[in-house]
Amino acid sequence: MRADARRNRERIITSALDLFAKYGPGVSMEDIAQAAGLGVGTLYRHFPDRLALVTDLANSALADLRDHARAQAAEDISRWEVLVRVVRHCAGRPFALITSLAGTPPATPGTQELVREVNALLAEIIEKAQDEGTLRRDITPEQVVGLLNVVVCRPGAQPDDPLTTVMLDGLKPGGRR
Amino acid sequence: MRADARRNRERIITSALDLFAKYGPGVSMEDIAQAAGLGVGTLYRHFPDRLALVTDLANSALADLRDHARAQAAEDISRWEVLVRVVRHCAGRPFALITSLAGTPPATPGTQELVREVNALLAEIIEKAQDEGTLRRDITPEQVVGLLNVVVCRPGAQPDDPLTTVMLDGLKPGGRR
Amino acid sequence: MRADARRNRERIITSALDLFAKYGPGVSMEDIAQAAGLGVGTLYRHFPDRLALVTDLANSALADLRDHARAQAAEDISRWEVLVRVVRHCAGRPFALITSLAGTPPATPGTQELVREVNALLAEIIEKAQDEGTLRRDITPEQVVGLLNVVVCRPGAQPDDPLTTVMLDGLKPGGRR
Amino acid sequence: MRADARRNRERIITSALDLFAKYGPGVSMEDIAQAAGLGVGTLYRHFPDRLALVTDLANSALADLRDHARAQAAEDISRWEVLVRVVRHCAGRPFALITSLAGTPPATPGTQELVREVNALLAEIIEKAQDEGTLRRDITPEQVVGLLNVVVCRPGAQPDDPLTTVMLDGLKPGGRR
DNA sequence: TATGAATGAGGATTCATTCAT
DNA sequence: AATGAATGAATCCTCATTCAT
Repeated sequence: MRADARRNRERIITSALDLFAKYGPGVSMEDIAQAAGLGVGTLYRHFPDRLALVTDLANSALADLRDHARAQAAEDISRWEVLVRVVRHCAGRPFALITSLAGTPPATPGTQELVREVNALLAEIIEKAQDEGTLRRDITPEQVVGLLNVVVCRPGAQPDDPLTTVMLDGLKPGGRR
Repeated sequence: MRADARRNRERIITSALDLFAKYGPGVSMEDIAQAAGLGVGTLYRHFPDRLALVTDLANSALADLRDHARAQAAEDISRWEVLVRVVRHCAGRPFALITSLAGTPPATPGTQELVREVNALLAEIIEKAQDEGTLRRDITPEQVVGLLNVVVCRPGAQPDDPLTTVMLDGLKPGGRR
Repeated sequence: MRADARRNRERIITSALDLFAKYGPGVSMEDIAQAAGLGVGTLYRHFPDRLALVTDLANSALADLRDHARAQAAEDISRWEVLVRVVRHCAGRPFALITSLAGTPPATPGTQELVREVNALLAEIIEKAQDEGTLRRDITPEQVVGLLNVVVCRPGAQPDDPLTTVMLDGLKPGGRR
Repeated sequence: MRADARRNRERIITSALDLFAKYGPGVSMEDIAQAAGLGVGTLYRHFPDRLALVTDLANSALADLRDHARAQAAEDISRWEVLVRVVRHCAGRPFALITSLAGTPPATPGTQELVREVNALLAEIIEKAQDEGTLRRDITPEQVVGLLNVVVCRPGAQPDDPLTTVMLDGLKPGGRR
């Protein structure tokens, strides 16, 4: 029974990501349930309300990002390379839709904590990259984080996007002529 | 009463831009009317339905962009400079919300035509900038347009944003390491 | 000015009859005004509200019917002939739509009085026709009036309709075998 | 809950027939739901929109008429008697309101097909009645159908109405003076 | 006085959420 | 525990009516 429950939960999450990606934030709970091959009632057994579902999607993605960033940061490579890897990793994830959903809902404490963790991790990587001279110094780490955010959270973002590439190039020192 | 009507129309547009920017595309017609200090009926007298309002906002912004781009293109300056001016102009305009709105509604022929015009103008400027050697050649004009789109149409975009600056720097020749 | 006013009033009545006939009872006041070449305000100057307009249409038709019935009753012809003439007269008038409109609104005293007058006139004619032996005796005058009502007030009623003819034939004595 | 749902569906249909009969086609969905002791949402679960409800009412009545007409036509009785039975059957059914509703909505293909079937059945019965000499020959089957339509679909029609009787008498041969 | 802009109550419809089975 | 029917608040839109010009 536990196995069934876990399987159902996974199906819901997968369907939700899929539908949000395809049809935007307006997708109904009924549609998500149906796409998962379940009744609405079952969906609500797993997620008490719509916000809980959206929050869960966001938290998963954020946790994944945090873990990936930590893993890369532990590697013995330049901080610039760490940053590039993290950015390219994110660009392949469903951040876009999470952001599009995230507009409305007041983030839960759990999400806020995750955001804080991720931001701190990134800021540290960025600062060290500036120290090692591989990242331009005329913008603050917070600004860089905000910038990456936009690039990574746009719909259709891909690891080798022109925008990803151009933006990374623009972040190298010696820009702004 | 002609004067009043025009004033009301302006108020509606202003309120709509404001609310869409603040609360996203889900804002209700009732709220827009109220923010304009009017009844819903008045809103509907000026715009037959929600799509008409959104379309009007989009068309205004697009027409403004087209006119500005044309004006700059007529100047005797480098194409790169033209591009920078256009980008900086857009970054101060309400494109963000228009894009966020544009997701849903099937664009009208008028809007599609405007989009086509703007894209053609930009593509031409970009191509010439590549010819004059001020813009990197390893991405196509269409890709550059798409990229500018993201940068300019993000919420809170400003003419002197770090992202705007970084992106422009990244577009200069000699990027990609 | 008085001439203008009367002309406007006529135009409104004509347009209203026309539109109601064409599009049914759902026609809007705005549309009626426009069809009359006037603003809504002017329409409302002539008829304080929708009910007043509809009532006026009904009253005109009823008064016309009453006058016609009286005129025919004064002729030196059989009562059956009188009845036939009245029925054929009505079948060419806009009773259908008036009835379709009259469904809802609580008739005004004026209308009720007209209805009473018309019914009394008809009942008298019918009774006398029964006395002279030209109209079957197995249904009451009131029933005959109700019956004529349906026949005359159906959409598209014409003086020489099959239904009008069949029904008149059925009213002759010796029916019901 | 299947049983409950069916019961609710029935209640909706009953209430709708009742209210349409009493107050005409303008009755609101909210009122219908309330009369059925349900929320609007439930009404909409059973009938996706107003047209679907009206269509369903119309189709039921038409199908019932078709089946009854077929059954009578299979009997070994005069075609005149068949016609009389069909007419008397209809006069007790909720055709009135269906007609009053049928004005507005563009009939669905299903409804059109039913109408065609019913008309064909009736036309055949009428033609044969004319052949057997029990129904006057000076009006076409289509005209007779139209005429029956009016008589049967008027509000308050009853199997033994004066109008029904008079009309049937008028249809016998030897009418028209 | 004629006009048409403004108003807002009312009706159709959707969808997050609850609850009986 | 799963289901999907029921609920009703919220949203879009219409139109009778009022009122400023």
